[in-house]
Amino acid sequence: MSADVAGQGGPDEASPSRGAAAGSEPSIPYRVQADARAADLVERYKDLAPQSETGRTVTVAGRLMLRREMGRVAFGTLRDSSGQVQLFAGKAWTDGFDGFTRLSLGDWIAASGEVVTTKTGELSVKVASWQLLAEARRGFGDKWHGISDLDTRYRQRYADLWANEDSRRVLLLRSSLISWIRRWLEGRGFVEVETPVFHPTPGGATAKPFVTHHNALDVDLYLRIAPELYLKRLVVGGFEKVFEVARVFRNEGLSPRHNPEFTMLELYQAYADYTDMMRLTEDLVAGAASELLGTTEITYGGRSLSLAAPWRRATLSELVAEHSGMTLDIDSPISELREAAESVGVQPEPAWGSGKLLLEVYEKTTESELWEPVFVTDYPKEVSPLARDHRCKAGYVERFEAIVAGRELCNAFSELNDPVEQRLRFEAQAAAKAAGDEEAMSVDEDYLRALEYGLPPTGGLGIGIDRLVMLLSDSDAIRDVIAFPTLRPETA
RNA sequence: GCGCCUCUAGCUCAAUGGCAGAGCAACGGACUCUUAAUCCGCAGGUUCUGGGUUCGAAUCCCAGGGGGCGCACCA
Repeated sequence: MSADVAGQGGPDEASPSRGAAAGSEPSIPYRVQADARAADLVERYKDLAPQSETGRTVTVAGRLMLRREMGRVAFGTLRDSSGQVQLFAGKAWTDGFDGFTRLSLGDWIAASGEVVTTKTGELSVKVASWQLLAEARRGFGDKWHGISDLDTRYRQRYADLWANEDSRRVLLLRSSLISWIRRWLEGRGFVEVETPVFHPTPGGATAKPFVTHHNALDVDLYLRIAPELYLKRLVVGGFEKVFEVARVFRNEGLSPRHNPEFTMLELYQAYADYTDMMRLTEDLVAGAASELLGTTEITYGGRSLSLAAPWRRATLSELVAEHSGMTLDIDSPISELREAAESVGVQPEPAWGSGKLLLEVYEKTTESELWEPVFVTDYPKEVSPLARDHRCKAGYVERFEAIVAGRELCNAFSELNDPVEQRLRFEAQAAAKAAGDEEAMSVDEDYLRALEYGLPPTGGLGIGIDRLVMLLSDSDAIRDVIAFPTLRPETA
């Protein structure tokens, strides 16, 4: 057992092993047969009177969080993934008592003994025997403040997750959310699929891709910026309801709301249009909140917010009028749109048409002001190369974004399924790209070929999972909802 | 990419131009019911790095590095 205890370092300094020579710790077992979890014990015996003995012997395993020595007795706080339980050791009844008192905070141990309560009534495992499972050669920081340095927290997430309850809570919520979404969609007949991460032609969104190279094929490949075009190929192939939880990659700046790799839920439903997608979106988000938080009434950044369906629907032009006082639409004279853009601080580029100008005014004046969930509908065709023409409003497409707490949560449309029209849209994008727009799309000939086989009327939806987790967990940084966020590599 | 802020012991933080400190952790010791146990003792520093100003720099200036925030881009 751990006889001599050396110093214990911290996140920035490891101590040498306190036990055997490096690479060999013969007393450390290969497996542990724990038969109780901390929280279960505390829950099961919460009504026990002080100084009770249950006669039940258990083995618990976890990390030693705190230790209180009193001479010939010692108390420890053991934490496992369920919670915490007190260990009560004494020279009179604990094998290896001296070693127990020399354990470091953070050491993994297994402890066996009777479940009892102490004089003060705290439920404890009265340790008859214990085993060291792993030394903590680095400490987890101040036992009260833990680790709060943001750099350390994100770079050494293993330590942050152990030290900070909130960090664990958020990642557990993320896991529960994705799991729930899968079950919910499968319950509605959706099929989960996987599509390529390597794309010969990046598409499905306007964003700068990462480029990599395949040696054997000697071709450049792009890490996907969206799974959209492949999912719609699957609809062509007969998958009427598909979804993918897709990690996507965009070569853009980092910010509290942007990580270069992030997760999107995309789904496509044949025979549906964007109004179906609105109903699905509000049901999904409100349902997730009810299931995971027990309510649709949430607090984000100190402000209350209701996710209950149905959500407000309003056109982009209506919302711009509400928030900027300017009555603008796609048919407004272009000079008027350009003036409007300039008046709100946008510097229009010569190539921008009225659709782009209108969108810029919206983003500058309106989007961040929208707090309660709202479906912003009817986007300009110019800025929506994959969405189908609006059934009755020229120049617009059947597209919406859901804005919640001032941020885009999802993007959806009635999918453009006419290969001739799609080619025209791609060509306009390719022209913009040739003119210097690094984020514009290319012509994807294979996708056009797929459309030529026939894509039925289809509704499509993309939801930013990271954003949704942020919303549900009241996190203000995307880094908090990603286990290992992208950081500048450490320099030696 | 640009601007602003920030970096002190393993951790959390003081010291604002005049001897680098505290609490916790660690280390030595006391203690048979503690709850961030308590008490006694001991130790711990390239004040992010490199220049400069000054009799004297953690503190002021310049450059670089890490991080945060804002802008831009986007989801």
